[in-house]
Amino acid sequence: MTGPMYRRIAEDLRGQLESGLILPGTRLPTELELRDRYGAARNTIREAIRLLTHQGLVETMPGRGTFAVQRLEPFVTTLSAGPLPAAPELGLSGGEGESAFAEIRSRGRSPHASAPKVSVQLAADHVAARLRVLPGTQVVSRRQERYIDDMPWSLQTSYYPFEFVTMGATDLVRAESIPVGAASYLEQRLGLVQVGYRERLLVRQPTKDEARFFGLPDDGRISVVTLVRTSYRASKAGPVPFRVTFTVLPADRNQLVVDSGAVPDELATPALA
Amino acid sequence: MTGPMYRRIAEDLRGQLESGLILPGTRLPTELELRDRYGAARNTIREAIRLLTHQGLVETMPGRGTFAVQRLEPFVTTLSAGPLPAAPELGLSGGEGESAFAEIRSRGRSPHASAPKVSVQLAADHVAARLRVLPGTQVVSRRQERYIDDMPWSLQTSYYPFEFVTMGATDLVRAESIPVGAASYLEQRLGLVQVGYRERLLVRQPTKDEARFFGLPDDGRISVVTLVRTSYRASKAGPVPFRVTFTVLPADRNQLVVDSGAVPDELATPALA
DNA sequence: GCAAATTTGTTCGTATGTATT
DNA sequence: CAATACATACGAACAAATTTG
Repeated sequence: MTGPMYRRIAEDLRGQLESGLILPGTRLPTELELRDRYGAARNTIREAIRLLTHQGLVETMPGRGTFAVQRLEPFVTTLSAGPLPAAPELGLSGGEGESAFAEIRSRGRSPHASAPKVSVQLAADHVAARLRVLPGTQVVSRRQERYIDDMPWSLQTSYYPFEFVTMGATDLVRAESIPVGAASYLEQRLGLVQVGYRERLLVRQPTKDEARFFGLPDDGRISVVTLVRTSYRASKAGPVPFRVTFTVLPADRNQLVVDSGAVPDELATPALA
Repeated sequence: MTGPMYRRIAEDLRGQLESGLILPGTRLPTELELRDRYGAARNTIREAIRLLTHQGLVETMPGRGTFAVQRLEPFVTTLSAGPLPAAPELGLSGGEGESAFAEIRSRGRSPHASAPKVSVQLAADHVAARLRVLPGTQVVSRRQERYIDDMPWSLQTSYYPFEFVTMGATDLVRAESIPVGAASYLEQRLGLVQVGYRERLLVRQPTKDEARFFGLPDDGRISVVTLVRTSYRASKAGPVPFRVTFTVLPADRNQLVVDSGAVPDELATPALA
């Protein structure tokens, strides 16, 4: 009973949404109907709906109406599954060839990816810093769009020193997937052995491009998780980075899992709360 | 030049914010000044500011004004640092006693935590499922508020089967920190050995309580990362969960790192982009 | 394919309330 | 207490997107 009217209206509607009185995917009453029902101005109704929108409970479509959101079934990605040689990277976070796709299919979901968009660029600062090269150095960029059950799932861009191409790893600049995975390919061609990687996670607002690709609202209501994976090879002076991969995942349809030591190998099921 | 006026105004202001023309922490012109400057209605100015607010670029305070947000220095937490015995949990994500705090101090930041709030509860569904007990079973809950440089940093709640107390681990229900860490304590008292853990990350809107504690807006603009850590002990039938910990971290001041294999042990520095 | 009806989006103007200085 | 600044609320008009006839 306390607080501004638009909040009380939002609370009332939220109750109807959470109690199942308004089912996911169905349309809410129109703004004019709600205005009459609550005896408020249309603008006040719009404030209430805006609040629910920013809380991710409803979404509005011009000319159509306001709809209760469908809960997406989150997809679970495993980040590290113990020591390196024992377990290949799962779930595509590392994107190592076809094995990752097989993992996803085994969970009854169907993945596919666009052909990589390959380009040679001058390294931006955040790429150069991670590859430990000077900004402006030539790097190969490989970008892929990934889908699960035809739903946009992740955007992934990897960067390699262009040097690798001149040394003989010419498939890096071909616009098609490397079936064995890029890490294995580099090992075969250049004898370059991956000894570890570091993954950094940050949460931020989507860019305009990302919002368009994932079908997210362009006002930053839904965050994306950025996974920065730096892969290292051995050298006399210690581990040296040879690749950096940026994976962008929308937070409304993804969960991440990190295992350490002995854990049950049950199928990863999404967690609430 | 395209689109609604409030978006063009927001774009213009955003440019001034990003170019440094308006410095972080300083006040923007008042709504009435902006109304005159852009020749728009005050409501239109408010729409523009609302957009920037939801993008996390500015924040408004009644009676004071609208301010460019201070970029928080993100704190980096390491989730898993290789095999279990080799590296203790860092950065408090596991919250194992004083060693975690020492790690933070070594990075030149000063951590502290509230005394744990201990209570005995009936296990909610999401707790019961992870501990593999029946919903409604008695569990011990230990809740702590954690700060870095006096800034609210994380909320952490751990659940243990109440059985552990009757078996002799009575310190679990004392409202003070367990200096050696709860895992070591349970090993000393009950001979219970942790063999692994699984961490699940999800991103969601903060609850009202979380928003108040972290000083976040209550309309869900800034997400929180929930870290669900299930700790396992050995048994003849395989790993069995003995503790579940929920850690809530606001996404605007935290980054997470996962290492695997050999990586440089440089100090964790925040990453942009 | 077009026109009308429906529904949300944008913009204006105005008045009053609440928090801070 | 007064002035300032943002918050809430009302009413109105037209625009843009979509569906329907």
